[in-house]
Amino acid sequence: MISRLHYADRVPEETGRRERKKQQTRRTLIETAARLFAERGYEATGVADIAEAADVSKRTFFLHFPTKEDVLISDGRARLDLALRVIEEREPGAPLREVLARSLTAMIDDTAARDLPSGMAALRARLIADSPTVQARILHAAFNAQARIAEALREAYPEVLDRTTAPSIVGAVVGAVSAAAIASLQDGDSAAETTAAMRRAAVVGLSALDALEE
Amino acid sequence: MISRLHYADRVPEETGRRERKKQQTRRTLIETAARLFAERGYEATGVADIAEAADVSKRTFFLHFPTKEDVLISDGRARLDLALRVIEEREPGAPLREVLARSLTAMIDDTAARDLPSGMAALRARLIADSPTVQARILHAAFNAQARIAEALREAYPEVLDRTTAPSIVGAVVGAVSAAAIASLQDGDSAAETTAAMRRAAVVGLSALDALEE
DNA sequence: GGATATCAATGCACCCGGTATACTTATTTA
DNA sequence: TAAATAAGTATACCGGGTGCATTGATATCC
Repeated sequence: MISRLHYADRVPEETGRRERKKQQTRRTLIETAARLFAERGYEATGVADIAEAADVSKRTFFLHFPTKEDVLISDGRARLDLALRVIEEREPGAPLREVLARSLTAMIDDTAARDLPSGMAALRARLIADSPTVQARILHAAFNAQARIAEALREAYPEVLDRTTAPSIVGAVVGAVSAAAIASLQDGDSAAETTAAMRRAAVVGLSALDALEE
Repeated sequence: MISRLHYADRVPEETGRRERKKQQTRRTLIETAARLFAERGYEATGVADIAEAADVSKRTFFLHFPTKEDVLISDGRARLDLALRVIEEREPGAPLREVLARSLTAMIDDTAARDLPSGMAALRARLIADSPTVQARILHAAFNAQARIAEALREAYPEVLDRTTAPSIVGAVVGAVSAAAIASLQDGDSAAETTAAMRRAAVVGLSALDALEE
């Protein structure tokens, strides 16, 4: 009991100076990269340039991000965790459709609240439009996240979803929302318009669930 | 007139020796690459190795394929054209759902019919499973195809689909099918099982259309 | 509080995918 | 047969990404 309390006490300050500095360099790299990409374009900005501008070595860049593209996707994991938590913390007996809808809403809201206003989504959209490499990497990340969500859902609803229907359902939903979002962003829509398009697409995607209820 | 006849005469053999040799080199590169990938794995096979084994220069490889991954995706365009043709040649008044279903079926059938006997499907499955790069590239190709199909559908059904609902519908359908396909392949399913999973996913994806009919 | 272990960051040499350029053929056309 | 075209070549280069040995700040332990 005591050790539990002790552990809980430590949680808030669990970041030492070392960890804080690490996060600082990480943030600096992300911000610097975003700025340079916006100024000169993605292809025209080298990792060496980013490292130089952030005043670290090129090697350090790759200590924080496995590839050049990943510096753009850094917040993806947080969004995935959000979705997974919604699934995990569902009320017992909550219907699949409702849980999936809530999970999706959480991600859309987070995007609307954080990415769109910060201009990060718009930047990402620009980069997606003119760099196939970025496009491929983002798609790949989205796909992996999708697979994780599918797995979580299948564990939560084993009697309804099997090995391939779970991915197909999630694929339909995520596919609908992300295709709509990218189309909207590439058309130069405002953040509000894009959010609206995502919500509409969510409805479309969710109706894929009708195939299971007959 | 004479020159026209002359030209027409040549049409049957409209592929000169030059063009034939070019196609030959291309085929050799594809086969050599597939063989080496199968033998040593994707990452362990360099473009230089492929060129060497095919007895051409490395530069020649890139004359035929824009990237290393593209040597695996060379037939993707044909499949897309198939889907687009189904949409274009629809009977006037044919319902959206039916056209989309047929288009999808055409692609699934083509995959089952061509990739299966060539053994290309199995190889690709292995490579998708263990190379993120390949995975990303294939996803990317699929996404672009998806966008083209969405655009074609929107032109065919302008009163039902707008700028963002078209991508969301197609995204749902393609998302469902490709997620199911990859999940199945990564589970080591047989080609027949994978095809079946794709067909089931197609039903799931298509029911996203219910959102439009109310 | 000082020795010691840890770990972020570094510098450097190196590999591989992809490109620019200037060149050498083989094939096509006139 | 000569000129034009286009596939293929050799070479040098760029940029992303890794292996490795090292340094120096922070954390841990006695």
